Order: sequence, then C-alpha cells, then structure tokens
Amino acid sequence: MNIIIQIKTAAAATIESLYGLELSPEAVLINQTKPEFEGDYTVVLFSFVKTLRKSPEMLGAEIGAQIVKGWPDLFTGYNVIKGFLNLTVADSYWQTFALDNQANADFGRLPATGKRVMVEYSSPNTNKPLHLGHLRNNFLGYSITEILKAAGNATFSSCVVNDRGIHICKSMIAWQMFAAGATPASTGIKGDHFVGQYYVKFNDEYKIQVQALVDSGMEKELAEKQAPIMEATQQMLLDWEAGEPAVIELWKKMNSWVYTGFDATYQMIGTRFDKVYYESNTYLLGKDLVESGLKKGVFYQKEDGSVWIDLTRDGLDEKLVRRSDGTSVYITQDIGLAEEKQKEFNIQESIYVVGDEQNYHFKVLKLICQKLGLPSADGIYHLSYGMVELPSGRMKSREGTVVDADELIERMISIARQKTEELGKVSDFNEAELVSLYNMIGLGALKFFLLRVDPKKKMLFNPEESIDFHGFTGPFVQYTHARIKSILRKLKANETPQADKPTTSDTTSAAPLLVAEKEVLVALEQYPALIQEAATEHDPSKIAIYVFNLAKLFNALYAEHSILNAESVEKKALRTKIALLTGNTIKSAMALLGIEVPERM
RNA sequence: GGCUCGGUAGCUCAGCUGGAUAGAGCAACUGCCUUCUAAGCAGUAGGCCAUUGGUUCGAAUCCAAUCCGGGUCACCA
Repeated sequence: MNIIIQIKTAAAATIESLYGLELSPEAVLINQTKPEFEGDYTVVLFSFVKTLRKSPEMLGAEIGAQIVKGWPDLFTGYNVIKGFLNLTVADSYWQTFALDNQANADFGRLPATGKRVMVEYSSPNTNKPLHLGHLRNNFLGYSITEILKAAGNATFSSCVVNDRGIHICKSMIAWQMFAAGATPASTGIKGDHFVGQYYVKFNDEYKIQVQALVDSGMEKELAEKQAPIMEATQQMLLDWEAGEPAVIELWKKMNSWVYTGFDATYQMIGTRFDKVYYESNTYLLGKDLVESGLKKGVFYQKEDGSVWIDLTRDGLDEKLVRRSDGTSVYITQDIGLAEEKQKEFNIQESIYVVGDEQNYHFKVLKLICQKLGLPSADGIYHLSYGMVELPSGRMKSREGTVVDADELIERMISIARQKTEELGKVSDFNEAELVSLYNMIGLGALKFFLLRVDPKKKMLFNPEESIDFHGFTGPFVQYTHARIKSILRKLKANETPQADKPTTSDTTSAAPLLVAEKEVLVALEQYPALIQEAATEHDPSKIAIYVFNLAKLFNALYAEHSILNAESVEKKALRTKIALLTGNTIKSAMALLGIEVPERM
C-alpha cells in the first residue's frame, strides 16, 4: 500500500475518532508538500472547516498531533501552515521501501485485474508510406498497450489494414500506365514508397486530364468524373469487387510490396500486432447486424430502402448504416468488426487509437453498439489524438508537406551517430553495438518527443528545433540510465567477497536521509500509482513526464553526493539501493513508452 | 451555423477531480569537469494563465458569455 493511501486512511480514521465525522479515505485531499515547506505530504484541511466548525489551524494542530501519535512508525513530525497539515514521513519508511524493492525488476507492475483489453492502432492505407502522424499513432498504440499490461490487464494489439477501395485502385492504374513493369526489386525502392509514387502519379495525371477537359469546355465537376484515368479506376474497383483474376493478382502483388515495406518500418520502430485485420476480409461484416438491428427497431428504413439510426435524442444526427443500393458504409464494418473482436478475444475493453478528426465517428459507433446490445459496447474507448503539425501548418499529403516516417527515423539515427561520435565515449564499441546504440538513441528521442505530449492535444513538430538530445528528451533519460549502470558496474568490480551483500544490510540507522536522497525515493515510491493513473487515463505522456522527473532528481543527487565514495558505509548502501531502483524504474518506464535504454552511451 | 477540442514564459509543453509564492525543457545570461559518464548539475532573467462576468474561505483549474484557432457535421474512408 503506498504512502498516500496510508496517509489518507490515517487522516480519515483520525478525523473520525476526533470528531465523529465518518469519512472515506478517498475524500481526503493529499498533495506532495512544496519544497519550501517542511514535510513530505500535505493534508489539505479547508474542506473540513465548515462541517467541523473549527479553524484550519486548530484542525491541523489536533489532527497532526493525533496522526503522529497514532502512527509513530510512519510519521515523525508535522507542522501546520494555514489550512495545510504538512506531515513528515519517517525515514525508515523510505529506507524499508528501498530495501524491499531494490532487486525487483518488476517494481511498479500491478496485480492482475482479469480484464481483457484490445488496442487497435496503426491502421495504414496500402497506397502510401507511413508519415509522422502514423508514428504518433504507432507509438501511442504500442505504449498504451504496454501500460495497460503493466496495470494488470491481458492485452491484445490489433491493426486494421485498409487494403481495398478506390485509393488502392488509383495506385494500380497508375502503375499499369506508367511503370513499364518496374518493381521495388528492379528499382531498389522500398515497397511502400514505390507504390506511393504511383499514387502520386495518379493524382498528377488526373489533374492534367481534368484540366484538359475543362479547357475543352467541360464543367469541372463533370470533368472530375469523366477523366479517363478516373473512369478506368472506377472500372477497376468494380472488377476487383467482381473478383476479376487479373485485377486481384495485381492487387495482391502491389499490396505485398507495400507490406514488405511496412514490415521493415514496423520492425525498426518495434511495432508488432497480435492480430491483423484486412478490410478486404472485414468490409462485409456488420450486414447481419443491420438486419437484426432493423428487427429490434434500433434502425429504421426509408422509402428508398436505405437504413438509418436516429441519434437526435443523444444529441447527434441521423446516421446512415446501409445505402439504398444495399451496400455497407464505413461504420457498418466497424460495428461488425467490434463484434468480431469481442467474439474472438472475449474482451471487455476495446481501445481505438485514431486521430481526433474521427471523434464524431467513434461517438456514433459506441452509441450504435450500445443500442444493439453488443457485449463490449460500454468498453469502447476512442483514444483520440491530435494532429502533428509543422510550422507551416497541417501536413497534407496532396501538397507534399508530409514528413516521411522512414526518412525521419533515418535522420534521427544519423544525428544520434553524429552526437555520439562527437562525445567519443564508446569508441571501444564494435559496429553492431554502435548500430544498436544509435538506433536506441535516435528512436528514443523520436518516441519520447511524440509521447511526452498529452495525446488529445495537437502538437507541433519543428524539423529544425524538435530534434534535441538535451533536457526533456529521451536521450536525457537514457543517459541517466547509462550513468547508473556505470556506477553499478564499478560497484560490482570493487566488491570484495565478504562485502558482497552491501545492499541487503540494514541501513535504517543513524544518518537521516538527505533531501536529495529522499526526493528520489518519494518519486520512486509513486511509480506503481502512476502506472495506474496512466492506464486509467489512457495517457502515456504521464509516464514520460514522470520518468523525466525521476531522472532529473537522480541527476541532482548524483551531482551532489557520491555513491562509490559515500561518506559512510550506510550511505553507500542506501545510495546503491536508490541507484538500483532508479535504474530499474527508468528501464521499466521507458519500456512502457517503447523505448530501450543503453548500458553505456 | 450546430456540435466539439484547444488558447499558460520569446518557442514547445506540464499543471485543469478547485488549494500554499503557476512549473519544466529549449533559446538568453552566470558559474561548475585532477574524484561515480558535462547527452550533466547549480543559478539569473522571463507570466494580467485569451477577455469579461459569476460560484467559493480560495479559481490557471468549475459555470456563462465573448474573441481567436483546430476538428467535425457525406448514400467518403
């Protein structure tokens, strides 16, 4: 049980025994004491002033005295300033905490909840390569999966590949027209980029054809429909749906190129899925749900045969779920897929990592699933995230202002290489070790940058300024870890046989904890609660902020007080525990962000 | 226009289930490498928390209105 809960419990019990006011521990507000005051945690008393009819100062004095008296092992002192009761937690609590957890590599992981959760993310189109926005999506999806796992849930990651539809046909048509049989292998271009080029070519040619028609006197709207390349694309879509062998073959071939490309990128960034759904297999799902929804009266049919749901009483609009020609719309397959996931994985919670432009869509999806009575409907959660913008504004693929994922990753890694070489600290590494380190640092910087911001907010990526390896960054945290490991290596090397258990000796003696020591311990002790918070709020940025803060606190201790040459045996043992625990916690927290951490850098 | 999300230091962001003098990083300026990795540490400077009103002992935080910006409101996905 963490100290905050213990304080809440103690405060509630004390208030009850003193004043007969029944109080649940959750109702007690606890803050970390501000550095300028004495104490570790603070009970905020203002909310009790009115009901108890006592002054805040009086309350603080009475409750403070009683708490310290009632829990002498836990608290060693208190002071009251205005309505704030500052409690000093006993050094022995922190030291016991360090002793108990120093060797626990799983420190922070929460007990099993029995809950099964699916996280869907990434969900690329097979007509263009991944860009910066996809990276935010992938990193968020991976991270929230790890966080939920650490919080005790059984997790399943999934990806829905948009591998069909008019946009794929555009690339196919353009390839037929312009490629002259070229392939990724023949050109040496990564498959997803290769196919993406033909998607771009399509749009270029399309624009030319439309313009030509407009110049010859056609209405623009009509020209956009009648441009030969567009008509050919529409025909190809029909042929695809009819299962035309030649079209299917081309479609398979080009998609396989794209998948090879995606796999390389996924491999590089560490993305992996327990389940991949292809829309070409799932796009017909949900049709039976439309039928049963009609029978249940959840949906209704218009004269033209189209099927709708009326959500006006929920503050939304009427929404189409089946076209008048009997074909499905996008949301229909989402409903079907929601049911499919539930059936296959028996999940209670289903998370969708999708950009905030689809907020409305997911509100509708959840409502419809609820009205249809799907078992996991209440567990649908849209992890909505904001767009990544450039200084020039929003990225637009048609205007060529997207930041390509592969290029960016490569650039980050090469900057990592350059900085590492400048510092020259790992000149004894072999080539494989160097490559691994550069990847770790480059990707660490990128992932941390994209994850440190509250997901739901849009964020700015400035190519010139956003690539930083100092301050609030991944490399800063990685560096702290490397420093810790360096100390631990030296410690081990200096170990004499008799003193090979310095970290298990009892150190709750003599010297009181220094401020710098205690600050690290207080932060460490909060880690399990923080995992819970990040999981509950579906927010990896909480972890990033936490681990940065932890690293900063450790660095402050590191700069002020030696571990290897500590002033006493006890201090050395204590700081070793702190170093061990901090190292483990940094590694663990960074793993929750999908970031690896080096032994040296 | 309806709905929705946001506006905090020069820049990028925390803080938002109401609590002490609003915090980090970057950029700027000062110091600190003959002792554990300076990708570091310590410090200085920088704020009418968009505006106005309300609720409260107390508001960056809650409510309302206004201004500015994003998203969305397709028989597209």
